[in-house]
Amino acid sequence: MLTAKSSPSPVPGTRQRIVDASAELFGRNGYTATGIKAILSASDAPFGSLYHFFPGGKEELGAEAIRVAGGTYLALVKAFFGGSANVVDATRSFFEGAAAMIEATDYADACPIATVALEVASVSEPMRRACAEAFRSWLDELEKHFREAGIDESSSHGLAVELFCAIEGAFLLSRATRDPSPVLIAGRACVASVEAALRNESAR
Amino acid sequence: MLTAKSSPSPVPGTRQRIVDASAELFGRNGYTATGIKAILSASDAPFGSLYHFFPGGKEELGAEAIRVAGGTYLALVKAFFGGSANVVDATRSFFEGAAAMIEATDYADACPIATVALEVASVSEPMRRACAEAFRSWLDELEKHFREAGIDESSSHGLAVELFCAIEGAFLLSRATRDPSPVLIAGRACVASVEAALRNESAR
DNA sequence: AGCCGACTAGATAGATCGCTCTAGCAATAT
DNA sequence: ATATTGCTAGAGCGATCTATCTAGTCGGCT
Repeated sequence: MLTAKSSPSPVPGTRQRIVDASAELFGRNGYTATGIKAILSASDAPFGSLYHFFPGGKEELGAEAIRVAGGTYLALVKAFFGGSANVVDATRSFFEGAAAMIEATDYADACPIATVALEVASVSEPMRRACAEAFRSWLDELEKHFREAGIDESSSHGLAVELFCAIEGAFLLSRATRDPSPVLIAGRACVASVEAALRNESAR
Repeated sequence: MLTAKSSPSPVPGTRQRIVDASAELFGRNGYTATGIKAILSASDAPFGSLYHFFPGGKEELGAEAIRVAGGTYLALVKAFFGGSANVVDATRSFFEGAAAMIEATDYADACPIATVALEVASVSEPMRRACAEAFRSWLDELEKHFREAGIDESSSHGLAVELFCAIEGAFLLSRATRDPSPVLIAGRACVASVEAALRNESAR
């Protein structure tokens, strides 16, 4: 079941190329709007390979793409919140980085999962679960860092959810208005919430 | 160009039936996943009528559906924030109502525009603009009520954006996880922010 | 009555959709 | 050497997509 490592190929291997292209296209254009053929031509793979690796077809591929994209974003969260010892600074730079990125990609790449998540929420149970699992992994990571900063468990969970909602909503608003400022405004609100939670803790 | 009022028909008129069905289906299943035929059969209208009223085809219909859905939600915001004299209570009951609704519709109907907005943001400029305009109308309405509560303009704008992001992000998370609690958590955070803004104002 | 614009009605075109199918290649196992 | 396995390769199927087209109905106006 391991990915073929028999030949140390410079190309990432067909299966991974397919998944990577899927994650990118699904994230940018949505699940329904992205056709199988577009994925195959983007990943330079033949039809047969797709259904060899993903007998479940587009839906199975979609679920896997969500898992990969979720892992990529989780690594991003870890990089921001694990690198900085200060959760307030981490929160601030996370939102500022997000604002810079969404502007740099011309409002195309924000959350790689959000569009798909909304599309499939009431339609595909396996894909919905994959989205829920990805979101949960982000929330767990955030919550962990808040707890490590001395914030109690309940508040840490609330902060993680609040931060998630703020950035996802801000991505939506920014993409629709082609304006990065919602991300910055949401970021400032989150920074204030994190600071307030830390104050509550130390004043205890 | 007026909508035909010549006959006081009990049925809402073909054009409106098409738009209403579109708004509902687009909101629930997304833009790409909703076919023209599904809209026509849901609104009990023939092919010809659609292209008579919307020569621009699906895209023009989509933009109109966004406008209608945007207006419906604007009325909802007005009902909550105009009815209550207290912005804190309004904020709280708004989120609680949202949580109850998303659960009651089995996580199918949350924001009627969000899915479409993400789908078309980088694809259809007229639809993107319609989404931006709808969002802006909600934000303006929220901001107005915060200003009327005595909060300064800059903070009112920030609060409106914060509230928007919180509920949109919470809708996304709730639909993906099939759990209403994110909406409630986000609501509590917003209530706290509104209270803090009011305190700042009175302490000035 | 006769006309005309608004609207209904649906067959059909042409493209694209996800997917299946058979055939063949390359490397390993026997 | 031969069989087996893992993967490549793409033609093509039936279904479905959006949109166009022609024809016909209906109500109000002159």
